[in-house]
Amino acid sequence: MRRPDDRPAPRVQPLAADSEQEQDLIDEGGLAEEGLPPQVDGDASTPESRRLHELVIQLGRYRSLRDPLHGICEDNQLTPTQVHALMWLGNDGPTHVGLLAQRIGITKKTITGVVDRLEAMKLVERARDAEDRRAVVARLTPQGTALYDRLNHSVNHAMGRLLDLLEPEDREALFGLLERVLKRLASRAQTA
Amino acid sequence: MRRPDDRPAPRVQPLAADSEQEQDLIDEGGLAEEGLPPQVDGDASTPESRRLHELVIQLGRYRSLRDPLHGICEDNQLTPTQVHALMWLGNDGPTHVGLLAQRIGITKKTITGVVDRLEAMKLVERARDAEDRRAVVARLTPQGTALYDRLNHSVNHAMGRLLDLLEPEDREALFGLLERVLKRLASRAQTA
DNA sequence: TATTGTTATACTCTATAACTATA
DNA sequence: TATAGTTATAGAGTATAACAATA
Repeated sequence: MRRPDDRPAPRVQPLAADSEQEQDLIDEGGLAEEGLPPQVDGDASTPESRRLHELVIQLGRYRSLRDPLHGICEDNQLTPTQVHALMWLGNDGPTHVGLLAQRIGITKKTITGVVDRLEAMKLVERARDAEDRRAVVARLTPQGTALYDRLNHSVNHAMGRLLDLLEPEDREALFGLLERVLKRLASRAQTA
Repeated sequence: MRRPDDRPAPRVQPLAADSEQEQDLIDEGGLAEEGLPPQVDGDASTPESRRLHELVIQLGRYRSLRDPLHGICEDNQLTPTQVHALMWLGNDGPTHVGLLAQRIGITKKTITGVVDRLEAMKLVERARDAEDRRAVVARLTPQGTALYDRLNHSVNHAMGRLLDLLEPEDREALFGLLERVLKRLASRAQTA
């Protein structure tokens, strides 16, 4: 930052052909795409997709699209990643750190440091899984649970403020729409 | 690089208690809340807000809620912040870096480094605003514009995949719903 | 051999505090 | 005095590569 003159920031490594390919399956986020657009692949851009894109951009002019949990993080002196970790642990109970990483959308290498810091804050504890001695399970401490309760409350409040922007009919429409999306995702997951 | 016009780098001095409170207004993200829940403030948690929260959690089991642009970032060797910056610059044209920070949802202190790195990558250029000599305008280079076009394409594609999860009726419902939200946000902004 | 996590390294992101230049 | 940006610092997030223990 203070010396952009030093080096051209080699974010990209020499992309050496790596055969081992550790994979580290990260679930592919939500808006992933399979590589750069090679040749304009048919359905890449439709009137409907552009319309949705445009609407999202308009929304972005009112509230930042990056990091919807920003306010909650700041209020509690936590990072977005930490908030997500605590929320998943509170929702699902003790969880393998690998699965936790997948839920959050980070790699196994990264989750180690995240859990390290939460453990140092006395919010989370680690334990070996008795069934599979390779695996590590993370769980909330009593302090972590108390914080989770507060975070959960904040998120519910935020959801309420979001619903305030909708007429009652639109709220019902939104619920139904989301439920149908979930049903479709579930059936897709089953066939796959 | 970081200074359109040149200037000697100032030194840093011993920190002292600061009362000035620079503020740095960050737009408050999207799901902000005013402080910790003090006493359970009435409408904080309603059946509807809990229902929406639950639906979102279910969605999070299929795709990570943190960082929807993950796949696009990875494909292009960019960070989420960088993608957001490029998309806003591509959409809006040359922009004051302060406004850019607000759009992205980061502080003025942070945007400096972000633009530094994009500049080092030859994707963005800086220039002084002739009207207000304090302000700095960022704009895409030709390379940056070319990359923006690719990113835009990827996002459109991702929007299309999202719409694939919806029946045609639900797509129309979603568009209408978003348009009504935008209208409400616009009228709120006007009165405020 | 494959899988689950950790360690070491190097970079980006981010906020805080103090400063400069302009208005 | 207030505003727009930059600098310096410190800590957190992140991926890559190499490694350990278990299966």
